[in-house]
Amino acid sequence: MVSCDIQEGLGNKMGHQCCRKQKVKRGLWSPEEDEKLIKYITIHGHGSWSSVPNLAGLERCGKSCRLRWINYLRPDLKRGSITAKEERIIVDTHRILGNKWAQIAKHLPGRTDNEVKNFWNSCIKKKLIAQGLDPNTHNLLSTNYKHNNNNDAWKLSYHSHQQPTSTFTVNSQISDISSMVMKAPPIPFPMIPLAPDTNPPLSHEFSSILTYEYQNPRTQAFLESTASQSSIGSVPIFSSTSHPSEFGMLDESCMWAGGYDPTQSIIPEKKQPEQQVGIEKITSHELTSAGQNMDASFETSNFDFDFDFVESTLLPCGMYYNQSPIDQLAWDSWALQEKKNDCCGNDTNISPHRNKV
DNA sequence: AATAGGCACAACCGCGATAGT
DNA sequence: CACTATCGCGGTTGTGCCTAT
Repeated sequence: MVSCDIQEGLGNKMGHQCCRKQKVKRGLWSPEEDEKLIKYITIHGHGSWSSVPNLAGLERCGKSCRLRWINYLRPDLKRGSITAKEERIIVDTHRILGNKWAQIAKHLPGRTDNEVKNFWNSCIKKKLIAQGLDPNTHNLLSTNYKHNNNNDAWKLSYHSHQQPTSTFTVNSQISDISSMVMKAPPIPFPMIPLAPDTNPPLSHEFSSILTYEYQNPRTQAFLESTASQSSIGSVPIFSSTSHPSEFGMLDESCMWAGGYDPTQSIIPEKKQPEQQVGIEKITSHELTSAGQNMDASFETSNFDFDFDFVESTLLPCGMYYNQSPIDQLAWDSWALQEKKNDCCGNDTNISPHRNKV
């Protein structure tokens, strides 16, 4: 093991700039070194990391000290295995953020980006692949009907590059999503703006979303703070309670799409879908048929949901992706509600409506 | 018991961003 | 404005442990 040897030549050749000026030790840290670093930083703080090694009496470069402190010695680090809940958060946030490990780690108090990254590469990645999901896109990998031996169910799947899975997850653990930027849908869809005067009535689900939206003071504050900004491309979400619809900022286009007039505070009365003009009724059966790959975890948890909604010919892409991926959020939320109703045996007459393309 | 392979995790490297001069 | 130092992040590598053969 070379780790405890002083790597003079290596340090000069490959080390960081700060390391070139001095002899540096590389490799694993000894308990003595840890103790020196802890003692120094506890008393003095790190200040400039480049000066820490000298002041702390370590033959390390500042960068190495910084990493050791951040990833291992910091007192607020949580040790031990990643919990199932944390794993869930990692998957959820990764789906939205991609390999932004530092940002993902911010949602896991006491965990470092390195830890999250390692866990992803060693564990979650394999799990997703085993489930037939592309760990990069979270989309399905294969093109064929694929038999799932575990639950004896057939799944309809697509190449991830052929069809986007409209996937979004809201996790109640995530309390600071306002900084998240949702990946744009991989395939551009036609924009079908709805004129306000021809809007369909708002469905119960949409009214639910919006009601919760405005009941949430933090979201309201966020709305106000971003009122002048375009929300396209960014997905500010809020989710602090277990209610599935208590999330999301629906931008104006989405509100119009949902039949809600954002300029009015009144939520329109719901109507039967059949009464609506130009709106395609989609029953829960059709939806279920279309979304064969609904994540099983949904059924085992209450609202910490993960709803993979597969686009298919039954659900042609229309305003779903209209203008903003945020629309997708609303639809996923609706689907969740629908699924929940199905699970609970609730009989609801409310169906979502979608513009035909 | 020896060895190879897999795995988890710590540590390193390179690069871009930012701050200071 | 240009240059340099430093920081922070993501990708990659290396090490040691565990397990199967």
